[in-house]
Amino acid sequence: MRTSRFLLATLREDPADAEVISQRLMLRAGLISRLATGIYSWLPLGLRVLRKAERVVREEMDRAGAQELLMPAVQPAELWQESARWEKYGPELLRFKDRHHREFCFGPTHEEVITDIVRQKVTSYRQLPACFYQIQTKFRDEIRPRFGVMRAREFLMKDAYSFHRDDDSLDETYTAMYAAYEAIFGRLGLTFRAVAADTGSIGGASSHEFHVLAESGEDAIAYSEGGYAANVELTQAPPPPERPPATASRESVHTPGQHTIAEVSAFLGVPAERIVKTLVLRGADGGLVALLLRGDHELNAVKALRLPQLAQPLQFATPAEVQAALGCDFGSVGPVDFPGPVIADRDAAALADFVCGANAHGYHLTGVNFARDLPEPAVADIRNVVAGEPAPDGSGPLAIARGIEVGHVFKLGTVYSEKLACTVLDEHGREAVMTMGCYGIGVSRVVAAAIEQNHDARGIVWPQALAPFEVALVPINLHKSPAVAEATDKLYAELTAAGVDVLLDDRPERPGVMFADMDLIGIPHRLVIGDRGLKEGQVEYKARRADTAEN
RNA sequence: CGGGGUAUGGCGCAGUCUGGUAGCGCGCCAGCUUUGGGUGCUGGAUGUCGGGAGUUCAAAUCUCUCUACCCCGACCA
Repeated sequence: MRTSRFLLATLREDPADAEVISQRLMLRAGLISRLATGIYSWLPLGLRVLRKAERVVREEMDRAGAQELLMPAVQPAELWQESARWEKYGPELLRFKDRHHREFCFGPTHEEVITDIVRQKVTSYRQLPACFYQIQTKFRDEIRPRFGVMRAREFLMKDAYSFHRDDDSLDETYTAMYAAYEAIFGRLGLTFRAVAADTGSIGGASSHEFHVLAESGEDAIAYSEGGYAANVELTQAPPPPERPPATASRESVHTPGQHTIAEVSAFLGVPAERIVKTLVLRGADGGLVALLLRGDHELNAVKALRLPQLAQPLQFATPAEVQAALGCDFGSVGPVDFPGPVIADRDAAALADFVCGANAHGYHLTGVNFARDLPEPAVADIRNVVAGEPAPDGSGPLAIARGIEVGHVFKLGTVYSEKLACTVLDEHGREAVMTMGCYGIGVSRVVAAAIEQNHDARGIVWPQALAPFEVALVPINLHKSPAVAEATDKLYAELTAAGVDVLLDDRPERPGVMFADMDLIGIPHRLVIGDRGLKEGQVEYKARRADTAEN
């Protein structure tokens, strides 16, 4: 490919409104173009990268025995009503009506459609196990799309679904998919980690997430040297110490202007771990519920969601509601005389002589004790583990890393096959419900994640497998030096004939411009052809990652 | 949805407070120059100042309203 015949839409300046490095570089390098919030076009350069990611995914899925098919993006409501997800999925499901007022949705995932196909076409246990996959555009009407294609509303996903007559067979395919995922992310040159995960809204027995490790990741994962690895969302906190006896008496202290734990801690000279943080959420019955955490701990929303007392999605009370119920703002809220259920994290429940808000503007209580000053609270593990705490399986202290979820494998069981009556006849001629697994990879997200992990001050540094072009040819004075033109044409022809993806920069630009662009778009290898080197029979080679060039 | 912010040529911004009919840098086009890390000079094109309504002799600027986008909180590949 020649740059004179290829849309290089690079920007000299950083685009405003781009927060994360991958988004900034994807826009600046001209990989994508924003059409609406969370909706992007893939420009020719970006599409080449996306296709390379697809290719690796496709090859490994095929190798693992999955069969590719392609399902529609638009799906009828009836199918979703059959699985009960038409009601359950919520506003993230983009719904619309056709001209006959029939209801449809734009598929956010394809369990229903594949199950419908399999229940029609697969009739005998002899046809099992079977695994199908597609690489296709999904739409999820995210509340807050962000970070470019990282959390887009429309995105490219590889989704696979496997069907089995029993759990052993499912385990086998699950293991094969897990291995295929390791192969895929390995081939793509990503540093990743597979972790045990919450089964979330899709439901099912067990699941693992594949995370690309990056500072900008939206997930926190906990792991130990001994091999523990799980999303922080579901990592159990270690058992709390025993509660010491109460020694202090309860006092009300004026704490004007002290709202945050840090402020109160500094003001009273009490460490954060002896202060109780009170979060006010909406209860399942519409009232308010107090959640207590140690000042140095954070609420774990996934764990809290399991509390039956809370409203289902988690809703924090508004300042106005708190003001109406307690007569103070968030900074002075506390559990003593709280008008509703009080649920304490296990570590908060283990405190004695603690500090908490007084439910009076500008006041805190010190020397507070459960049982004596307020009823014993309900107790649950509702906090995030912190680095250094022991892993739940005793495999050593935990470290916490941030990750971008690029893949997810699920053992679904019979959640969908039962609802949609997806059965085969077994060897005894009896109907048997199939067991299912599903396996997703965010293909467009992989591209962004790869940039998060592979970039420098000059731009993207593509891993070989994802690079839009493998080699950049940069001729100096191409249009004035016949010798350069001849050598360049020859090299271009030979590399192309050898099957190498070459980008020849034949624009009448200055060298600096060409170097800057080739660096920005991250071509892994660069050859510079100039009169200077040709006199010695040499061209210059430089790897994108290298600091210096060689002849 | 709630909270905060922005909207001026392809991109990045100034001008808005204090109304007087739009400017800078980059990019783009032409010419010359230069040519191993975003060359220099000259000339040129591109704006219904997000939409609508209003106030005014006069609105990018003031008022109302709508829309889009960005950032912060509850979801997921």
